[in-house]
Formats: sequence, structure tokens, C-alpha cells
Amino acid sequence: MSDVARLVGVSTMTVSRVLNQPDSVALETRERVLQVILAQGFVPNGVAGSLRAQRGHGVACVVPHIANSVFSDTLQGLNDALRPASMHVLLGTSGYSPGEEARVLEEFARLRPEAIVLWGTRRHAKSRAFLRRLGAPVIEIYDLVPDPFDQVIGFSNELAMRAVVERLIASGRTRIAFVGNANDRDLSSAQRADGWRMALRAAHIGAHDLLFEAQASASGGEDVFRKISSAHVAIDAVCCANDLIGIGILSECRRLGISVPGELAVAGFGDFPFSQMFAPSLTTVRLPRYAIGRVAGEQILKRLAGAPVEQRVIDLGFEVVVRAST
Amino acid sequence: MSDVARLVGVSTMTVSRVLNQPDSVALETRERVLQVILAQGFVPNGVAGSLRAQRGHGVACVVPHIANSVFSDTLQGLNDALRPASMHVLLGTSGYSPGEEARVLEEFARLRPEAIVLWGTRRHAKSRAFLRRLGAPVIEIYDLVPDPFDQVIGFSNELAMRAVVERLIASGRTRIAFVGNANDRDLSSAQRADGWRMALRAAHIGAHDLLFEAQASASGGEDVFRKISSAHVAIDAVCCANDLIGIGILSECRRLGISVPGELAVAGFGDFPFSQMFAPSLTTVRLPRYAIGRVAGEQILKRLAGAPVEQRVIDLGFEVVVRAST
DNA sequence: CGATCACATGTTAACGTTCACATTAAAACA
DNA sequence: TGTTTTAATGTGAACGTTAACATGTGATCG
Repeated sequence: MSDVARLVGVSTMTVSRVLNQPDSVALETRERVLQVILAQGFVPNGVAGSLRAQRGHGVACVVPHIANSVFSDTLQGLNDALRPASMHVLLGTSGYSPGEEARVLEEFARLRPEAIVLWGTRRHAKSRAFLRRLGAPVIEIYDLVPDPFDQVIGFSNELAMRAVVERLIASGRTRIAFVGNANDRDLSSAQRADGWRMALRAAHIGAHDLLFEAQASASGGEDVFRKISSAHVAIDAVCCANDLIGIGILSECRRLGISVPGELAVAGFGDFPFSQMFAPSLTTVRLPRYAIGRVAGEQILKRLAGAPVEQRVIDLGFEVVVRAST
Repeated sequence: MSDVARLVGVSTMTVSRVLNQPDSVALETRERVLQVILAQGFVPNGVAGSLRAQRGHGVACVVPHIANSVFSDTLQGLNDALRPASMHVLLGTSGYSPGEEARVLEEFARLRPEAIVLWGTRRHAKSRAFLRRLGAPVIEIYDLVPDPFDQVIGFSNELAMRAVVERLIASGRTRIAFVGNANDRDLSSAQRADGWRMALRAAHIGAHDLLFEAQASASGGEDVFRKISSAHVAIDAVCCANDLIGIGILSECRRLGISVPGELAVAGFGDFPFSQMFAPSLTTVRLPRYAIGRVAGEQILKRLAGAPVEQRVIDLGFEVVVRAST
């Protein structure tokens, strides 16, 4: 930068101002500076700038797993919102482990990010203490909780699944099963099961024995449905914790000659990219995946600009997408 | 850091050494320092460290679009490889535009990344000049080219598609169409078309009129196949530039009552997550998506450790996955 | 017409580390 | 025993920018 300043015949401060507060520099000076910057190919050192200004341009984002359309859509939204403000995303993964999340956070904290975006609301006490000390805005995404750490953006898993079950009940189904991964690392599946239970209870339908565990994958769905069907459990509908399971069940039904939705209605959750291409196409819940990221980014920018937190809980809703499988 | 140093009764340099070269500090001193660090909750300032040491821990990665399983798998691989070395990924998107890529690169350049990972090999002259000046290792991924800018990791689109077509020919197909997005922003689709042409030529099968353009989506596949079939073009096989198109064609065949693979063989490209769940399941090419990211990360670490570039072109191959649709 | 003000630019120091070199003490050696 | 080597720590400066304050110039005002 001092090279540029010398060539133009101004102080480094003027060059710095051209870069950061162009309006405070006289038009003619500004143009001369910009010209030299271009000619010299000068790229300002953001590291030095961040150090001196005591604020950077990074937003740390920790998700369980990148290779998953749920998270990648959200990342896209976050990135799209932040880029115009020349903020960048520091990406990390926790592999669904709170301990790993804490470790990743500690690494990121060294870089003094301006804000932090975390998937889910269940985390290690260590992480909490850490985040508190960091002082940066913390946006939790996906699982809506009434009293978040700082701010939470997402939708209600319970209400969404409840809406699905209510549709099934309205269309005359009475023996409605739930299939999910009850793995306690995954809070959302448990919340979805709660929604299923609530809907049945509200309609005075008992369903104590119709909860089945499955891995959150298509083969998990196939496996569990093979078991259900060979055990001759009487059901006329099945709600799945996600679309992968639903598609596994659909393909197993095809194999077993069970007509969908004639004999069995199948509903998924999450509206994964291929769910509508299936035959029959899968009824599911569309989640505001992109919007969650986008709104998170917008909230971050607002708050960094000094705005107060208006809503600690931002509910972006969901949409039940009724297709051929129910 | 000086607080910690004072509390322990050593100089800041010793604290710094405990953090960066623990072996050079006496065991007893080291333990005392670590204890105070923990007690004080001291988190070293990586920004200051990077500035002084003139090297950071960031790897800039620019892909066209995050919300795409192809890229997200690769990102996962990259991240997994880099994390143990406490390197982090700076994520940016170009939206398939070389101009936007150049802009994002310029932003990232300010942060002085240690290495750069870029999707594809087609880029703006501005980007090239830029990358050259930066001096950091540049890894291009996916499209293999014989003479890369620095280093390229991927597979051969041509050979992969050629292998698919050869299988179709071997199984007796003679009227083999290609459907892809000939949009010139997407080099890979063009390379795949080349592979198709090469295979036909090698088998002495002409196919001048069997190249069809379609958007790279399921609905693109449906649309184009509707046109093909209403124009009564005689074909007995179709290769698609990606699985989305293939699945669109499969679902259109189902609608039109065309038996697959009886009347028509359909092959996709890319092995997208749901392709094997379809009925019929889609024959496709499995790409080393995760491995590309992983190997990119490993190469970066190697090179940062001072190792010379052994292979400028790293071919990770592909695998033709034959399923029910052919 | 002198005082006040806004504007454009400059000066100095500091952000929190780590590099390069210096120092000290103890150990190893001839 | 004197000299060299090794290990452990300290000192001062520097990384490249920007915050805070200072200065100088011309315009505006009563």
C-alpha cells in the first residue's frame, strides 16, 4: 500500500480511504489512486486490515455434514446473502457430534468471526461458554426452540409432521405408522415423532405400537418396511422422518406388490430433489432450506450494522406438498 | 497473550512457542502455560498470527453452485482432508460465470489463502493473471485437461461417456442418441458429447442427427424426450449428460408406455443419489466426487509442506454402474 | 473581514502475534 | 579445567493496515 501511496504522491491513509470510504476522498485524488492500484495490481491485505480494525469479514458456519442437500441449500442461501456485503463463509463440519462441534468452534474462534451460524440447538456446554465469551451474534438454524441461545431461524418439526398426519387422517387413514431414526443425536426426528403423536392424540387415535425405527436412508426404509410387512402389522399409512426413508418404502412396496396409495399411503419429509420424480411421486413437507440460510445472512448483516435483535425466534414455516403417494 | 505470559511469569514468546512448537519448551514450563491458558480461556488471535507469520490457514474454494450434490460431496472431501491440519475452507460461488469467479477470487485474495481450489478449467484471463501473482498452489478440479494452469484433479468426461456408449453398442444398440445441455458455459457436457461421438465413430456407427439439447434437469429430460418421441426419431438407446436428464426421460417413458430397457436403453451420468432407487434403476457413471476433494486437500497439504508437484494431472477415474435401465 | 465550519489529507501509534537474533545456564567434550 | 555444544528462554522489531487525532485550505457567515 505504501508503494501505491508513494506513486500517487499521497499518504497510505488516503489509499486506505479510497478503499474503505471512497466518498471521503476528493474525486480527482480517488481516481488517480484507483488507477495506480489497478496498474500495480495491488491487492489490499485483509489480514492486516482485520487485525488493525478489530473486525473481519468472516462468518463461521458449522453444519453436521456438507454432502447433504438440506445443508447445502442453506449454505447457498447464507452465501448469497453475505456476498454482497463482502462477507465470507468459513465452513466447518461437526459430523453430528457436539464435541467435534466444540473443537471446530475453537479453531474458528481464533479467526475472530463476526458471526456464527450453527445447525441445531443441541450443543456442548463447552461450546456455549465459548460462544458467550466470543460475543459475536450466534444464529442457530433449523430446530425452532422457544428460548434460543441468541437467535434461531427455522420451522417447527412438530407442526410440520402434525400437518402431514392430519391430512392423512382427513383422507380416512386410521392406522398411521411413523418411521424414523430415533437415534438421539438427531433431535429433529424425535420432534417429528412428537408431531405424529400429537396429531393422533388430537384425533383420538391410539398408535402406541406403530413407531418404527429405521436408519435415515432409502435402504433403511426398505429394511424396516420388510420387517413391518412380514410381521403383518396392520397399517394403512406411514409417515417417514425424511424422504429417503419414504422412497425406500415406496420401492419396497413396489417389490411386494402393495399398491400406493390404494392399500398404503406414504408420506416423506423434507422434499428432497428426486421425490417428485418417483412413481408414485412422494407426498412430503417442503422446508425453507434456502430461505433459512438467506435470512440468517440478512440477520447477521443487520445486526452487524448495529440493529437490535427484533425476533429471537424466526419461524419460516413449511409447506405440505401433496402428491400421488397419499 | 501478554496476560497469560505475565501470569505464568514468562515472556509472550514462550507462550507462543507452547502453542506452535511445544517441543521447544521445557515440559514443566509448558504445563504451567497450558494451565493458565485454559484457566483464562485464552484464544490466540489467528489474524495477528497470520499477519506476522505471513501465512494463514485458509484454502479458498470456488465452485459454481453449492446446492448440488456434485460439489457438496467434493467440499466434504476437501474439508475432511484439511481439517486435521487445521486448515479451513473459504467457500465462494461463481454461478457458472467466469467474471463472477474472478470477482470472488479477488475478494478471497485479500485474505491471502494458502491454496486455491477451483472447479473446472475454463476461466477469465483476469483470474489467470491474478492467480499467477498470488503464487499459491492452484488446484483445478473435475475437468481433466492435458496442460493445466497448475495442477488438475478429476476424471475424463470423454472416456467416461465413451465407456457408456461402448457398453450400449456391445449390448446390441445401434441408434444411440445423446441428450445434453450444449450450453457452452458447461464444458463437461460438451466433453461428454465428444466421448459419445468418439465411441460411435470407433464402432463405425453414424449419429449426426442424434444429438439433442436439453436443460440439465429432470424436466429438461422430459421435455426433450417428448419432442424426440413425437418426431418419431428412431432410437434404441439414449445417453444423457447427467442423471437428472436420464430420470426425466425414464419418467416420460413410463408415461408414454415405452418399455425400458426393452424398447429403449437409458443411461445417465454422475450417479446422483436417487438414481438407483428409480424403477427401472438408472445405469450411470459414478464419479470420484468425494475423492476429488480429498485428494485436492492432500495435495495442498503436501505442497505446503514443501513437496514438489509430482503429477500435474491426477486422474481419479470413474466407474460405469450398470443397472436396470440398459 | 475575522471567526467558524466543512472538507481533504496527513501523522502517529497500535492491533496481537512471530521472526531473527541474543542471552543464559547447564551439559558434553577433549 | 577450559572450551564447545545444546537447550531454554528473552528482546526488539516487524507484519500491513486503520483508528484517532491533527493540520491545512478554502468556503460561509454575521
